[in-house]
Amino acid sequence: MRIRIMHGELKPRTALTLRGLGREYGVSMTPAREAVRRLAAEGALTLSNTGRVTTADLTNERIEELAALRALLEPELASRALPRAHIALIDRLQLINSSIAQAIDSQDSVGYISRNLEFHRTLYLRAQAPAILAMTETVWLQLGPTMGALYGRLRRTEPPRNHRLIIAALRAGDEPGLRLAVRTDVTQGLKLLTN
Amino acid sequence: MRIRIMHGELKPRTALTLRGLGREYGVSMTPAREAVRRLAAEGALTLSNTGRVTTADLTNERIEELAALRALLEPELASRALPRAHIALIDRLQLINSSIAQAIDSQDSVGYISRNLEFHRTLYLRAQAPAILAMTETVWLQLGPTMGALYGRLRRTEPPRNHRLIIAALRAGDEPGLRLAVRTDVTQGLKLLTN
DNA sequence: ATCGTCTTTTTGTGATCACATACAACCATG
DNA sequence: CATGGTTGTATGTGATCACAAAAAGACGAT
Repeated sequence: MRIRIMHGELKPRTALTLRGLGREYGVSMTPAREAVRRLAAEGALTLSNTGRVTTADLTNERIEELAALRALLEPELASRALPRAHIALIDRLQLINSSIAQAIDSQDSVGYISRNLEFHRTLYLRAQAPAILAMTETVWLQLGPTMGALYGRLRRTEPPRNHRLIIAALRAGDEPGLRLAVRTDVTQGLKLLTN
Repeated sequence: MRIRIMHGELKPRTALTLRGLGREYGVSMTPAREAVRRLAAEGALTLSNTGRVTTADLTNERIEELAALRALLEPELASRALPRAHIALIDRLQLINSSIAQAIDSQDSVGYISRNLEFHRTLYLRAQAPAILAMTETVWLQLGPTMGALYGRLRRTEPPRNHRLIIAALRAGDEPGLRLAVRTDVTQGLKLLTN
């Protein structure tokens, strides 16, 4: 469920029911409730005042906040990962990057989102900072439905240009350049969301 | 429960049971479980692999990460609050500040922690950034037990010096100075925790 | 056709239960 | 006295149920 939300499979304001989720995953209401409450605590789901549960739909202000959070957290993670980024990691990043291009070609929005996040996570795992990474992932989680809705609408043609800048900075060991590349990659992608 | 953890009333590695919590709050196991799972999702509680639940005890590495998060998030919040910080707010901050001094005099560690956080939250509420504030509060939550354990041990004599710097920067409208004051206030307090 | 009211169905909540497992105390053996 | 195995208690898990409230649908009046 977490992954489905994070990857944008569910549109914003999608209604979910405990019994429905229970049936879907072959469990009873109790585990479904636990999962829902946990996801709601992370901001992925919204509990209406009557207990009804839906995926979050974000105001423009909140999108900007979450973009600011990504712009704060992710350069820090990248910077911490830089000293530990060896050739093998960079190769893997390039591999992921080409698979992103494939997802763009086949107009697969959830494939695009999931592989894009995989690109970032692969890099950030090297930062050895699980708490910061966890916080970053909850931001991704909150943005999931909104990103899915957007990338489903607009036709993206260009492969991620900033990802190449990130890889180049990693290769060069250029810490300020890396921070900047990550920051622009994050903010540029999210600037499209505020409409 | 959230507040009790955040304010450091519970020591790290305190064991909690669902039935015990249920009795304490006059409910059955089901709501107790929901609360526990939600707090665990926020990192305030740790679920052992057997389902046992305890308050988190943090490694030094994790404390440093959380300190880094505070150092990233809180200057941003302060900076956003600065344009909206009027005289009434500054007066309230000074009032809270003096009550912190009282808590120090009476060796009241949870009073010290709670009023210290109140000082920060009062300022950050003006930032009009609920998502960033929420993220910051989960960091506080994770640090709660550890801070409580530390401030219970050491005898603090000096009232918060950096808080006065924060207030001064607010008065002067000095944005870089404010960022620096907040950052040092946060990191300095947490530097003591890594022992 | 539209609006308001009433009935029916759906849904979340909290409680309780049976079960499996983990923990702790205890006892026997070395 | 220490140690390992055994029994008993405590604990989490998932399921089911009764209940209240809310949403949805049906129906009649204007």
